[in-house]
Amino acid sequence: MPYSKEHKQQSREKILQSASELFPRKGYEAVSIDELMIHAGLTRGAFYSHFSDKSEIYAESIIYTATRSPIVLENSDTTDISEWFDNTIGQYLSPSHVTTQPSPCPLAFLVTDINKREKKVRNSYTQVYKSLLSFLNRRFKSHSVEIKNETTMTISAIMIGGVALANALDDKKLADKLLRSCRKISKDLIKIDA
Amino acid sequence: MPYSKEHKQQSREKILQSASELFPRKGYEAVSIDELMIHAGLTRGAFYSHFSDKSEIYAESIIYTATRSPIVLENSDTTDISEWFDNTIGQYLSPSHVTTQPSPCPLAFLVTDINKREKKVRNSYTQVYKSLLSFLNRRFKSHSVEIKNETTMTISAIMIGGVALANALDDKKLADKLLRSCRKISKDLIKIDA
DNA sequence: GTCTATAGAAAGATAGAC
DNA sequence: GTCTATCTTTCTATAGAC
Repeated sequence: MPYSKEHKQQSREKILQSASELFPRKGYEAVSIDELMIHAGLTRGAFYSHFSDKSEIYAESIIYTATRSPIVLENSDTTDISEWFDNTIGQYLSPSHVTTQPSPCPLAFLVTDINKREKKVRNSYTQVYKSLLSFLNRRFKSHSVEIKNETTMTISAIMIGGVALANALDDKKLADKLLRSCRKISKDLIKIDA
Repeated sequence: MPYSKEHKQQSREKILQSASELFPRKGYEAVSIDELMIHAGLTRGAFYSHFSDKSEIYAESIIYTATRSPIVLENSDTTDISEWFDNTIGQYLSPSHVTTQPSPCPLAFLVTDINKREKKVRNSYTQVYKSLLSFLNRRFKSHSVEIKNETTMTISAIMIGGVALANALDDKKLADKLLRSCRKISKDLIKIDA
């Protein structure tokens, strides 16, 4: 058996990793399977041994990328809500997430692309969004922050809208100012007087 | 002279109108010049007498659509800020804008597409976004609402993020709840106790 | 499982007739 | 200015060798 199960699993992982680096910044259409596979260190033909078609890797990569998000993985045991905010929502709404993060958040970077895709894709996206909401609510609770669900949902819109907008704008100063404003007002909404 | 200047202007307008109905909902790549022109009542070949290439109609249509936005055109002479809110930001953050408006706002519907396009396109988008900011600030001022620029910018992120997200989600109930939350918190941020 | 080669479809842009 | 016809490129997906 020239190819072990582990070998196949490794190839699959490489393709998902490649997808998480290409799709969010370039979008669905602009990433060809050729580019995706070369970036993964393989060739076109091998793709279909792992995924049935392009929309499948897209849907799976959305979950793969979100699961490995630095914000969700943040796990300092701080009880200081202000510090927690800076490490998570504050990092999300930062210029470095917008411009240099190699696998930025698909919720923000793909938000207007999702609607055009297969049901499977929209489902993955919605699932990831729901995870974000429950992640936020869980952390608010664990930091004893009393917050209405309305506020949590609006904060999610600020995060995703702020990052998506900052990425679209042609004016770096304005984009940074927007991100700063979103950080400030989100923090106010959580009622931190930091 | 078989074709008058007026005739050419009318054709140009038809193409822009077609673009404003197709691009926001389908995105740049999914609208072919063929579809765009047929929708305008013309044929492919005629396109290039009006625009140099596809990116040009895209850039121009973003400004065309935004200029004709029902929110910017709203012109009731109400001095009631709550009423004004409902007619503008409230309408923007409504399910009907997300699902049935024939030419929805390009700021929200194209936000993650812009980054991939030519400089000209990003420039049009940024210009329209700046217009939104000054529109909001002007109306706040004329309604004697004291508001920090930070808050205005965050409200713009809530509007664009809320609508874009609602359009992406697979779950209509959740999308409507998100929009409701964004309306509520935006109104709170403007400090209306309606 | 991974490779190269290729079939088949779609779309941007141009040419030339009217 | 608008039309039809076409060139050219790009890409998804499959076939078949190793």
